[in-house]
Amino acid sequence: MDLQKRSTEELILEAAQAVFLEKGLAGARMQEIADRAGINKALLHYYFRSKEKLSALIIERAIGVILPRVMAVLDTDMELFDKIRLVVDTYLTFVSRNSFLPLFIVNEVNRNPHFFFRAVVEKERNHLDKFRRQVEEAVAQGRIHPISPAQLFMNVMSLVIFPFLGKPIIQVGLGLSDKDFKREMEHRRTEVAEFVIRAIRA
Amino acid sequence: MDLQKRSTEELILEAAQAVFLEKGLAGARMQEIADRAGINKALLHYYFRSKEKLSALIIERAIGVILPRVMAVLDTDMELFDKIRLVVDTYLTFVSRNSFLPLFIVNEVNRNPHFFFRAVVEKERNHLDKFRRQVEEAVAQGRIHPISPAQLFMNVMSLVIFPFLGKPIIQVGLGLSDKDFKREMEHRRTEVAEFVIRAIRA
DNA sequence: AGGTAGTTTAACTGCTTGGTTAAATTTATG
DNA sequence: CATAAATTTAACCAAGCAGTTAAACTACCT
Repeated sequence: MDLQKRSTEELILEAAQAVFLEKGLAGARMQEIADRAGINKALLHYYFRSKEKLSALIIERAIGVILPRVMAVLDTDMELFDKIRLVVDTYLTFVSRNSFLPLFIVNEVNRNPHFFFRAVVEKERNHLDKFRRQVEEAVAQGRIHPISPAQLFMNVMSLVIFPFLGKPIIQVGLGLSDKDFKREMEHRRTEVAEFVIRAIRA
Repeated sequence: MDLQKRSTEELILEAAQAVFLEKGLAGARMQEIADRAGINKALLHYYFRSKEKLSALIIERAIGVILPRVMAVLDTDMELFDKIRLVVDTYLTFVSRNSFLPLFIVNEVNRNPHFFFRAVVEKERNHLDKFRRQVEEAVAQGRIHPISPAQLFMNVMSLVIFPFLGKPIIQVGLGLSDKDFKREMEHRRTEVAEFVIRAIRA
């Protein structure tokens, strides 16, 4: 079947993802997706009936790949500081290889929170509970500075994801070449976690 | 002239901004802009020839409002920690009142870095030099943990801006109502700066 | 060899959208 | 009041786009 070479279906999905990420949902063209997949528009519609259905698939796929990764780490029994180190590293590695994904997700989630709501509420609920309790406990024991789990969660997410969203702003603002930027991102893999830990350690 | 009520031109610009922020450049419709401005399409084109010219204006306006604010603060002679407190507070206040702006800017800057490049390079260059030297000096004197100005700048930007971009993600992930979210953002106004300061203070 | 799924070609429909136009109408302004 | 500017109306054009269709071709399967 499709053991040897990537199936047409996969080719289309890859092409669709690429185009959607680059141009956004509204900006993407079915013709371009077909072209990039090396097929024609008729076949594209033969596989995925409409643009809407195709885009829904891509969105689900995108969220479904990135979300469980973080949640899985946050849900372990690992010690808090190590958990922070691991989640930063995991996330940063993944996003480095899919640098357009955050912008796409953030966009579509803002445009239509419904998708995301379903995706999370129905599956990934209370995967944060362990993390939440862990933080509250550490605060109560005086091991870390008082901070709400929500704020800490936001801070970690922010430090990891934003630089990819704001890449052009940061590059222009700081005068970094592509190589420079990549190097700074490499630094971040270790520095962000230590930054956070220094900020909360009592 | 246009002293009493807002001129038609302003009405259009406001409507255009609203629609562009909501739908994105590609998703925005000239008809909708006209409707929201309370005029008709003909008049819309009578004032601003094309969608492209109109959107260029909106982008420039958006960037031009938010960028100088941060730069002005970073360029003062203020002591480093106070500067961090001020820039966080200034930015957070502004963005709270224009919560769709960051998403729009981040989008368009990624889609077309050229705009932003011109806007910054031609005006706001080396407004970061003072901040840069300041950080390097503080590191050299051992007053703060070793950190590059670039990383520190990214961290502050991230912590301030990201929560607005990821609002739906955070809300769903943490199960926050709109009121909850707003309250958390209120906390951030003071907490983010202290978080950063604790992270770098030697 | 014949059938079936996958694929191409090429033309076409119907709708949306940006943009235009010309004439009519209203509003300000001197 | 008269003139010019602002605004509406309504129709229109051309281009782009999602989606359809039918016929032909290809490759593989049994």
